[in-house]
Amino acid sequence: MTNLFENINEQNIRKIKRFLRATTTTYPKGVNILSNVNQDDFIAIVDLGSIQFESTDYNGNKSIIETINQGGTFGSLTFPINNEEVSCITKEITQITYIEYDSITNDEISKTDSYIIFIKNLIKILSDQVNEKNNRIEILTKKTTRDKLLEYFKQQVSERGSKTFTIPISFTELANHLSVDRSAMTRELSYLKDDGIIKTNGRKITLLY
Amino acid sequence: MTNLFENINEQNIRKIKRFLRATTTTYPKGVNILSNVNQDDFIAIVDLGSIQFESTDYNGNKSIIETINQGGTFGSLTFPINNEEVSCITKEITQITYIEYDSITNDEISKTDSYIIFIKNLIKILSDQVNEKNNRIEILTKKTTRDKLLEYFKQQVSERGSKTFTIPISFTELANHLSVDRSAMTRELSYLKDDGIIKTNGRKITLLY
DNA sequence: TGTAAAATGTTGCAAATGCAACATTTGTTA
DNA sequence: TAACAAATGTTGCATTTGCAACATTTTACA
Repeated sequence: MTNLFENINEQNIRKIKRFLRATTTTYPKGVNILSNVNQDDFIAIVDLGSIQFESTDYNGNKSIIETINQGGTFGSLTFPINNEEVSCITKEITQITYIEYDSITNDEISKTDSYIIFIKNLIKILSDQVNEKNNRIEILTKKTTRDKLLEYFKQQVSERGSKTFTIPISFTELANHLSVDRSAMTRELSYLKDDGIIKTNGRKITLLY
Repeated sequence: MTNLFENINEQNIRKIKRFLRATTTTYPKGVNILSNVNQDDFIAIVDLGSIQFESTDYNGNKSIIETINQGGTFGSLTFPINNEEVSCITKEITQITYIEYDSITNDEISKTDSYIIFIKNLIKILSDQVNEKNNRIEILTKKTTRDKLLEYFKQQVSERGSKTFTIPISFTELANHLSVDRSAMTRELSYLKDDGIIKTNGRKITLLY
């Protein structure tokens, strides 16, 4: 994952942050950080801790949209922040830096050293986000739980370069990622084992084809 | 939709394109443009015509991933171009301009007038793409066809600002967008009408709640 | 404008899946 | 480390859905 200030030295980071009118806030665990965000477009960086975007259905169903860990980025440009159904909860003590979107392209900053690197990092981060969403969509468009699992496994194999890998999340979270019922997913996993398509040991999975 | 060269005059567009080592190709209808794309990262702009990304399953099922019309943008940074399962077919005579990703942040171009505007347009395009994908994911994570339809309708209402709207695609394409069986979707639409939740007239739909 | 292609509407049926309701194991933290 | 919370595994059952196979209407274009 690319960090917004990757390959920029501390001095230039400070300079860029000043031009970008960056502000840093620290939140305790379990609060909704979206409740007091202002209306201007912004990009936010999770300096420390982690957060979780959640949405609540009209019939009260909660679903986890996305988890963002330390170093991760989110923003009003890429997410409907002002949606009553969406909340963003800190999972632990979390420090977040906000930068104003409009200041990204002001004249002052464009003359700053490392500005091009900063822009390139930002473009990389946004591109990576599109790619991640494409992967998720590729999974979600599969019709059956089996095909969703196999697509997820295929992506893991392609990322790790090995047919044996340990899934980086719990099965409960995986079911959420695939948007299927957890117990139905467990059932399908045993069918896959019965059919000799996968082998499992806890969260370690081996594709056998 | 933002155009990559929005708010930049013709002269500066030519200058930027030169620095970006832009090349333009025209394709006849019905060809796969991904078959002869080179390996470097690029961003492509559809100057004229339209294209359609398609993927083919291991069991031969075709699905339409995305349609890009005139003015639209795509690129290797945000899409797995070198995937044997994915093809990109021209739907009509289509002209495409390719720009090299690495040249976006070279030193020459950063001194060009309108460079900041170009960068801002690019960031806007990428952000919009993330937003679109978020919307699609929001739909696809719904468990039932009914909830997928209602989420799609909600997005349309929110975009158009009216509870009556005409869907911009065919019902066949809509079923694809929701990743549900077309006939099952038609069935669910009549249930929604029976239940007094929507009213339809061809592709014109009115939400009644 | 005639004809082929695409879109739309309908229905029976088998298969997949969500849901509920558990038991059991693992992990967390006061 | 005891107690509680979270994760995992299992199964019956009702519901939803994909799929196939049509008929009919609309659209595209030669």
